[in-house]
Amino acid sequence: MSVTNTAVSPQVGGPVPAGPCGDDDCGIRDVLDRLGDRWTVLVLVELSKGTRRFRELERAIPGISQRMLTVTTKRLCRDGLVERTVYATVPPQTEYRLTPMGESLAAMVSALADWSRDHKDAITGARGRWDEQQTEGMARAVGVTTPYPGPASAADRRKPRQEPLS
Amino acid sequence: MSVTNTAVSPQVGGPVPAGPCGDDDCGIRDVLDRLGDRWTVLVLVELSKGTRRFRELERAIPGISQRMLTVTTKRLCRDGLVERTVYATVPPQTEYRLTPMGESLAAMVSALADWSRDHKDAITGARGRWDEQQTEGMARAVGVTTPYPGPASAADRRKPRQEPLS
DNA sequence: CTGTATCCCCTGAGATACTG
DNA sequence: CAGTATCTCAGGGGATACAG
Repeated sequence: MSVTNTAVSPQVGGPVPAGPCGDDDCGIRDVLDRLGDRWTVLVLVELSKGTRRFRELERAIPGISQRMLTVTTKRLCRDGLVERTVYATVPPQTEYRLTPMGESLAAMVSALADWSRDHKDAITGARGRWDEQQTEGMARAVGVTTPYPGPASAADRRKPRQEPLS
Repeated sequence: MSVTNTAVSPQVGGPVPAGPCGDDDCGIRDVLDRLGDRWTVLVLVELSKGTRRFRELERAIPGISQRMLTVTTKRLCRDGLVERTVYATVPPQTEYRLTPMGESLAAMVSALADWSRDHKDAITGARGRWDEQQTEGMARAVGVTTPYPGPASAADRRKPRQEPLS
């Protein structure tokens, strides 16, 4: 997300001028910043099924890389959402599992998942219609009170470009 | 959040082998990708209070830039979560408001907001303890590396730059 | 097995200037 | 007022090689 705080270096417990939103933000960001990345949710979901070892998680979450799995689990641990237990066995073994707090978050995520499923089609449809309109607009060179100019780059950026670049 | 589909599973055998999680992902990502950025949630929340015009939103959401407000609202419109109405009045006027679907999402977000507030302290505490342990470890094992989600950037990033750039 | 360190590209997003 | 276009920079995250 960036937030560009390049030259900040504040004292952690610093001010942080209240929340931009008097009563609606207040921490949502903290949660979303965590859920926002590509893997956290998946790890959370996997762990909600039970304790897992490093490799198990890796296998359960296809596209993830070792690095990202490490980073992700570490963040989760730091926030007290996941607990890590290391066994000094010959082949090292580590177990990850949700803390009670982690479980409650996982529950919230499930709610979102349900919502997603329920509205997936609606969203896809909406996107289709929107993109269509944009395309039209461009083709017709903006006739009347066209609500929108050309999506020169606006629409462009939205193109899911999934091309297997090779 | 990026999701960089570029390298996700391009040259891999299949076209993103179905959902990584047989039944837990399936669209959550679509939602999270939207909620993940810095402004979407705030816009959603503001609109959940009622219809708003461009400037109103801008003022209601402190740090946001025109560009980001435009980008964010446009995304929401595309996904059918927000509806845009343009009035061809002398000083142009545009109104944004949640669609029914948008409202239901806003509700989910509220749930997350509540969760956040309820666990904010717990998370902060957990981080504190975790960071403490890390520091200890470093002190005892010289040059261990200073690697991770240390507050260096993770906690740091929370600084919302509210500077009233005059 | 469980991580860690390095290189590197891509995307998000702020600043700024311009248009209708 | 309501946007759009462009430049730029920092961070996320993938790939890969190395380590305990």
